[in-house]
Amino acid sequence: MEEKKTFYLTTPIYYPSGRFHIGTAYTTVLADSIVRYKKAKGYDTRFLTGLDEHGQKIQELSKAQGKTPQEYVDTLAKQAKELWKKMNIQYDDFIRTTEERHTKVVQKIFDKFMETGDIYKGEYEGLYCIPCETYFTETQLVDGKCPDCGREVRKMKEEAYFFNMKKYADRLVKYYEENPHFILPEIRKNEMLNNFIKPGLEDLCVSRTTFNWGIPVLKDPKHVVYVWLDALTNYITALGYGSEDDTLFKKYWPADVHIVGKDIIRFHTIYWPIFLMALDLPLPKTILAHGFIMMKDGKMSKSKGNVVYPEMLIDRYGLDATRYFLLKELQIGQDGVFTPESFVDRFNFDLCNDLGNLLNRTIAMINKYFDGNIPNYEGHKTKFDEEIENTAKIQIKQVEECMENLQISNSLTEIFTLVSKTNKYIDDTAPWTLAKEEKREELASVMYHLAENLRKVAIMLQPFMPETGENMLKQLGIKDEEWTSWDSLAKEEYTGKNRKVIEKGIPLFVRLDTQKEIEYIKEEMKKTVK
RNA sequence: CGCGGGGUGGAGCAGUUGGCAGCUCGUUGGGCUCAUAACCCAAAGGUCGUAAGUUCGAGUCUUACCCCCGCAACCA
Repeated sequence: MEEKKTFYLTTPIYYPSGRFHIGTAYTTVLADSIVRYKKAKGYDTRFLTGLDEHGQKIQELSKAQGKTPQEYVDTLAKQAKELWKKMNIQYDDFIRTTEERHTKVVQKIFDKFMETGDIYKGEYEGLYCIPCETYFTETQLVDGKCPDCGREVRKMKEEAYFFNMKKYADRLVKYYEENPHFILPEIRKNEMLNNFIKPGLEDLCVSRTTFNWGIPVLKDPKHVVYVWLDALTNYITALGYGSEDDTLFKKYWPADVHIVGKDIIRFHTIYWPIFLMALDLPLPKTILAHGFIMMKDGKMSKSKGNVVYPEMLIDRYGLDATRYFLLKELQIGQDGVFTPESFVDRFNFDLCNDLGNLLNRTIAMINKYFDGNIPNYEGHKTKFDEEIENTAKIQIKQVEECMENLQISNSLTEIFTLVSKTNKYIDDTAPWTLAKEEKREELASVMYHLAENLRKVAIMLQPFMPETGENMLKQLGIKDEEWTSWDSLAKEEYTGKNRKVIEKGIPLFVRLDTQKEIEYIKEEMKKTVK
């Protein structure tokens, strides 16, 4: 038996400092879609997400709510899982950094680094704001004062452990050079090189004593492990690395793709590979860095009252419409802008007018002209038939190419190009005229091609919009797996029995009243003001 | 001279290796009637931030300048 190719993908483990907004949802949907695509292509996939539950901020937040940190993160973890369920995210594992399977291994790793000398004891010196209990760098200060509370900061020193980053800098640069796809998009690579590596890496302080909500250092328990050393290792502890059972680790590591936001690129492209080198483990193949969802007036923030939560969009417009918007509107690597207008426009133009209406008119015609039976393929091609068949082939290839390069938004564009061309095909062939002139054979061919293209569109949409793809196939009366798999896209002739479309098409998406919905979304956004 | 991104028809954006400037929305006109007042076609509209240079030819390369936006190391 041929062994399946494996594909291991992770999202960042999110920091549960509050309710997840649309940005977090975007990252996760992106991951989910890529994994679904790979699965459809026959890969043995593994998809990890989770929560980063340690750190000073969590400790403070829980205190403010009168909870223990553990109670606090338990609640947030439950919320996260509920959201991912609601969003139909098919993750295989959900790791929490407070779990024993993680903490024990982190301690082991820290120990090991102490033994090898990668971690050494030193003194951390920095500017400290006593009321805020936080260190700041000079560049972070506002007028030389604490950026949070505006009070004086003091130069402080404390005992701390450091990781020797310098030692690995050359190897890291070499890895960048030898693996051009390690950091995507590529511009991020230069950013890292110019800003951090070329000027010389500084050793990283990897322990804290100013708070205790973290993983204690075994040999020196008054220190807790720095959150990033803690958090990054989740990608391997979740696979059982360093535990009694590391079969998953052996099977799936190194990761094929770590998806990260642009804010945490540095940690994933510098510190993480260096930790792995120090552990003598292979490095991940690709770090995919995406941009942020911006609002018209800048970043989302509660004080501006411009935060969008995924539940609001899903509850009113459905999951697939929400997934579609996120995946389509953001070009990976660049920031995208959310406006109520753009959301409603995408919904109406793309989903209702182009896609939904195409399915609807096709089903109506097949019912009207062929009692709902999709005609068999006769092979007499008109010029238009040849053209549309060719178009379908090209678009499938384009979609696959985009997916290989992790260009999700472009994949959707290519799928919708096929939708448009199919709408045009109807106008070109004018089936209603063929019916009037009793050209049954040509008419049959047109109906066949319409159904066939919709089948292909449905299959290609499934990774991104699972419900919609399924719904389309159902309305088209296509059930056999033989014709619903990704492989079946390459098949030339769709024939068979029992290909009867639904009697009356059910609209995939119902057109929205633009003004009304824009108002609705704006109102919902205002409610988030704090 | 800290690093990087961006400045393309009314709006939002594409433009890999330099070769007739594209897409979506909007506007105007037309077509069609199978369909969710949806679909299809056509037209109008751009000195591609500014200035200079390389070239037979530059949005695409070089230089200078102007404007906007991120990042700047332990903050997730």
